[in-house]
Amino acid sequence: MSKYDCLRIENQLCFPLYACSKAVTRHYKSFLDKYDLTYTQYITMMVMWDKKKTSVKELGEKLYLDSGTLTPVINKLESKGYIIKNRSKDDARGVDVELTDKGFRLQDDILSIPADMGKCVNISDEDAKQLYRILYTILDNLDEKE
Amino acid sequence: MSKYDCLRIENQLCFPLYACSKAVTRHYKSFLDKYDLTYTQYITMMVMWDKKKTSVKELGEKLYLDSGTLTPVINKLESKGYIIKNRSKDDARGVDVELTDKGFRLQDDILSIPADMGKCVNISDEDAKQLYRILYTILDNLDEKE
DNA sequence: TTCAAAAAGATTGCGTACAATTTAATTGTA
DNA sequence: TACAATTAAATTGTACGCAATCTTTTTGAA
Repeated sequence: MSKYDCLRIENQLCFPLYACSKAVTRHYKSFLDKYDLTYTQYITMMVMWDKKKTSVKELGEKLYLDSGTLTPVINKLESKGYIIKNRSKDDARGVDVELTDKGFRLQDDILSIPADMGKCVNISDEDAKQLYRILYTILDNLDEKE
Repeated sequence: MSKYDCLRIENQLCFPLYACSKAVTRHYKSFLDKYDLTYTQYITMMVMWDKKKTSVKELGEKLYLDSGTLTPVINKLESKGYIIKNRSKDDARGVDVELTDKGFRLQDDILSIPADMGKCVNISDEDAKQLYRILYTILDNLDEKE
């Protein structure tokens, strides 16, 4: 029992959060590699599948990513033919991003990945629900301090 | 209700995990900046404060990081005078890493950070306990598949 | 004993993250 | 209407994360 106990790694909540997030992302890689997708590209496509057409700004808000990260990801996805970028007609500062047919069809290839990952993570439905709730609580709490 | 619902970002557990981990790390930055420490350097120091003397290998196991990530982090911490690297006497393949007096004293400067972060994260003790348990469950489940 | 296999770190290369800066376009206000 | 302030992306620079490869050393079996 020491005044330094609060600095022990096993007494941190941040560390398992950080380590677990990396472990999950790394595991996704094993599923995504054969489609030549990175995790960041994958979650970007998730928003595209939902919105069909959106903007870099909105992608950033949904994914909590800034243009410094998103610009190269979007360029990569465009070069693969999954999306198309265009300067916005309404506001020439903005950039529209639109899902292509090829991008739409990618969903069918990838459909089983969430369930496959679920089997690896292997926690109870109740734990999954709690985890989901607590994570979004923390995200909200940290966000409102900006 | 579509067969593609499983690919919606709000139905993922991985996404809030990823976003929350980044938000926490980003928030740490605001506390760590004035000590010129990155988050990765900070958790590396946590292991050093605990072990006093260890190896690159053990640091990697505790932190779930490989030498590709650790080598530059350790070199940076050595250049700041917090630790010292030395080829191991027992096994010349390995490298010993040792805490310096300056490294030890760093703890006192930083002692309040975990509590300060706790206030920002702001979840109940019960949620914190559950979160800790679930995260380590997932880490264990993913690890045993390697 | 010898030599192939394994192990520990370092290096290289790619893809994020993110702060800070820059560029171009739009808004709000005097 | 001017023009300062704001906004959206892109660019730049630093630091991870991690796979793949390389070097050096050790281990283990024939």
